[in-house]
Amino acid sequence: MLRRDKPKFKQIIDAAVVVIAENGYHQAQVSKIAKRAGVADGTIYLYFKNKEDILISVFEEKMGSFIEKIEQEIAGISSPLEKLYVLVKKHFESLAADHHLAVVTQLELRQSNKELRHRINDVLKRYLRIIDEIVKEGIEKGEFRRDLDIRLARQMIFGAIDETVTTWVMNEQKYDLVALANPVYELLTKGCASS
Amino acid sequence: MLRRDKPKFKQIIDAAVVVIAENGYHQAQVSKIAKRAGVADGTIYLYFKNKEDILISVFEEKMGSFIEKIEQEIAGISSPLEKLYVLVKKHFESLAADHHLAVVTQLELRQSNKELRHRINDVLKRYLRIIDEIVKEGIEKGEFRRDLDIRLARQMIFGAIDETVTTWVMNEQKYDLVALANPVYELLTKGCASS
Amino acid sequence: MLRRDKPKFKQIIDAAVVVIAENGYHQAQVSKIAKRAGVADGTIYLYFKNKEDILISVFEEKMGSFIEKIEQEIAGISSPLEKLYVLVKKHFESLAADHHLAVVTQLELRQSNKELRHRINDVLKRYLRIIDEIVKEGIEKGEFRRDLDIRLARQMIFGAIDETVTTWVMNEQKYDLVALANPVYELLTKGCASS
Amino acid sequence: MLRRDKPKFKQIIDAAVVVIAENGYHQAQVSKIAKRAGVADGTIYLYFKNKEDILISVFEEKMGSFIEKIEQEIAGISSPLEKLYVLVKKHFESLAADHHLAVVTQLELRQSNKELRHRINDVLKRYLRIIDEIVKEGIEKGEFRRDLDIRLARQMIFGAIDETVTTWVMNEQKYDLVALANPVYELLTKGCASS
DNA sequence: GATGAATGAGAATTCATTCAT
DNA sequence: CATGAATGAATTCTCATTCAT
Repeated sequence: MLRRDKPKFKQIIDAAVVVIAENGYHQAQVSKIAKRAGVADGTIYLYFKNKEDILISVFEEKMGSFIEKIEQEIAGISSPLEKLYVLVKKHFESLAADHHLAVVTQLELRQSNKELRHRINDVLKRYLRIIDEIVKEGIEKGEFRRDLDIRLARQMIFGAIDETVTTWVMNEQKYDLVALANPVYELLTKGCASS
Repeated sequence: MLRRDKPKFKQIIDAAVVVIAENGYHQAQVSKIAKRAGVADGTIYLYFKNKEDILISVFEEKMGSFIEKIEQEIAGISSPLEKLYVLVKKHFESLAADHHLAVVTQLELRQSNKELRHRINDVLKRYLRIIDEIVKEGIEKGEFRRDLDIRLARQMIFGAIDETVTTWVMNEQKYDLVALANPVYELLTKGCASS
Repeated sequence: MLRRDKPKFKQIIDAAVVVIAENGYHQAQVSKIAKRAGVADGTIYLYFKNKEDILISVFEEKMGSFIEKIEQEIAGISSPLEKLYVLVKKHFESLAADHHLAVVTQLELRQSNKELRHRINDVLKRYLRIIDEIVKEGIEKGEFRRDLDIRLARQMIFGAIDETVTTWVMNEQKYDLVALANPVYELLTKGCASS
Repeated sequence: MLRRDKPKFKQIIDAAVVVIAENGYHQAQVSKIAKRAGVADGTIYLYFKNKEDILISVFEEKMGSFIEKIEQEIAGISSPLEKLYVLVKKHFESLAADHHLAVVTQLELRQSNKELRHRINDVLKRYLRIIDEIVKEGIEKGEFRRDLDIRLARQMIFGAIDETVTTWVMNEQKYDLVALANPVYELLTKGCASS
C-alpha cells in the first residue's frame, strides 16, 4: 500500500497546509502539525522521512492533483490558444478555491531553503512542460507566432500567471482572481503593443 | 553624515551580499559578514539596528541604485515602447553584471520572513511604479493597446522579467541573460499569438 | 500531575540551588544547572518557561516548604511570645541546615533584577503575614505592647532576623546561628533599653 | 589634588546616582552615565578604574557624607538613648531628602555581584561601628540592658532601620518616613513585649 | 503501529574598555 | 586632558529527531 493512500498520510498533509497558512513557514513546527493532524510527534516520522519531506509532499500532492486536473481539462481541446485560456482559468480557479493552499504556495513555501526550492521546482517542471507543449503545438498549428522561443514564452506565461496570483494573495485576496483570467489571457496572446 | 555615506556601511553591505550569495540566507551569520567586512562583530551594530536591518539595507542600497539607473536611462526617451525595451535590457544587464547580487535578490532574500518581505516589497513598489508609468504613457501615446489594465500589464511585465532572471540564476547563469532582452521585449509587446 | 511532583522538576530545582550557591547568581548558566541535574539543556525548558522561572521556582519551592514548616510548628502554640520564639528558632534552624540555600536566599537571589525581586516579594508576603498575625494576636492577648504599630513591629522582627542571617552568611557561617535564636528573641521582645 | 575634589568626579558620581535610580542597576550603562554627566565615555576612565569603581565611589561618597553628618549630630549628645534616637531620625531624614539615593542604596546597588557587595559592606562597617559605640556606651552608662550582645543589638538596630527604609522605598515612598523615627526608636529600645 | 519525553547543536546581540587622534 | 569609534567575549532558548515503552 502506497503511503499516499494511507489515511494518516493525508491527514498530516492537510494539517501541514493549514498550519503553514495560519502560522507561516517558520512557525510551522512539526509538533504543531502533529497536533493539528491528531497524531503524536513521532508518528509523523512513520510517514515522512523528515520535515522537508512533509513540505515537498505537500507540494507534490496538491500541485500534483492541480496539474492532473489541468491536463484533463485541456486534453479534449484542439486549439492551443483555447488550451492556454483554459490553463490560466483553471490555475486561477484552483487557487481561488483554496485560500490556505494559495498562501502556502505563493508565499510560505518560497521561504524554504535553496535545496527544498530546487526540489519544488522539479514538481513544477511537469506543469511547465504542459505550457511548453501548448506553445509548441501553437506554433505548429500556426496559432502562435513562428519566431517564439518556447522556453522564453513559457517563462513569460508562467511568470505572468504566478505574479498575478502572488499579487492577489499579498493583497489578501480582496478581489476576484478568476475574473482576471480573460484579460491575462488577452495580454499573453496579444501583448501590450497596439497592433 | 548619513550612515550610508560612511565607508564601513558600504563595506558591510558589500560583505553581506557576498556572504549571503556564497553561503545562503540561513547560513549568513552576522559574524561571517563581520569577518568578511574586516570589522568586529560589534561594529555591525554601530551601523545597523539588527541583522534584519542589514538585509533590508542590502536590498534598499542595491535595488535603490538599480532603480535610479533605470530611471535615468529612460528619462530621455520619448517612446514608451523603447522605454520598455531599455528597462528590460538594463534590468538584465544589471543582474548579469553582478552574479552575487543576482543570487541574493532572486533566491536568497526570498526566504526571508513575511515582515522582511513586506519591507522589501516597499522598495520594489518604486520599480513597479516605473513600469506603471510606462504602460500609462504607452496607452496615452497610442503605442500600447487601449484596453490594457495597467496593473495586469505591469504584473505580466514584471512577472516575465523576474521569472526569466530567476530561471537564469537557477540554471547557474549558464547562458547569456542580456541576449534575452530583445526576445522578451518582443514577447511582452506582441504576445504569443500570431497576428 | 503537577510539574512540581515530577522527579525532574525537583532535580533541576536542587541542582539550581547548588549551582547558584557555588558559582554565584550571574555565573549560574542554564547549561551548568542542566549538567548538575543530569539532564539535557533542552529538558530544562520542558519544566520551566525560562531561566527566570527556574529562579522563582527555587524560591517558591524552598521558601514555600519553609513557611509551611513554620506555620505548622506555631499552629499548636497558644502564647504569641512563644510563637515568636519558635519562628526565630525555626528560621535559623532551616537556614543553618542548608548552607547552600542560605547563600542563595541571603546573597545570590538579591542580585536578581527588579521584576524577579518583586515576584520573590510576593512569596515573602506570606511569611510577613505570619509575623503580622503573631503581633496582632500578641497585642490582643496582652503579651505585646498595646501601642505597637503592627507593620513597624513586623519590619523590626523581619529586619533583625534577616540581618542576623545575612551577617552569619557573609561571615561564612563560622559560628552557630541557632544559638542566636534566644538572644535575638530577647532583644526583639525586651528591646535594648534597661527597664 | 585628590580625584574627589575635581569637578568632573562629582559630576560623574551624581550622574551615576540619577541614571541608576531612573534606569535600574542593570540598565545603567557606562555610556548612559557619561552622557548624563556631559562627558565622553572615555573620560570616565580618567577618573575611575572601571565601572565597579564608579559604583563603589557612589556608595563611598554618599554614604561617607551621610555617616559624617550623623557622627557630627550625635557627637555633642551625652545620652546613648538619645544618640540612638538621633541616629534613626537622621538616617530617615537623609534618605527621605534624596529619593534617587534611597532607591539606589536600598534596591539597585543590592543587585551588584558578591564582590562589590563585600566592598560596599566595608563602607558600611564605619556606620555599624557607630551603632556599636552607642550600644557599648549605653551599656556602660546603664541606659542599655547589661546582658546585650553588642553585635546582635547592632544587627537588630540596623536590620530594623534598613528594613523600614526598604519597605518605604518599595511602597514608592508614599508615606512619611521621618514620622516613623519615633515609633521605630520606641520599638528598638522597649521591644515588642508588654512589660 | 503509535507514543511523547528527552535530546543538544547552534547564533544574535550587548556593553565595558581601549587607544589613536 | 578629552574624545568616541571600535572591539569581541559570552549565553539563552528552540525545535527536528530519536527510541524506549
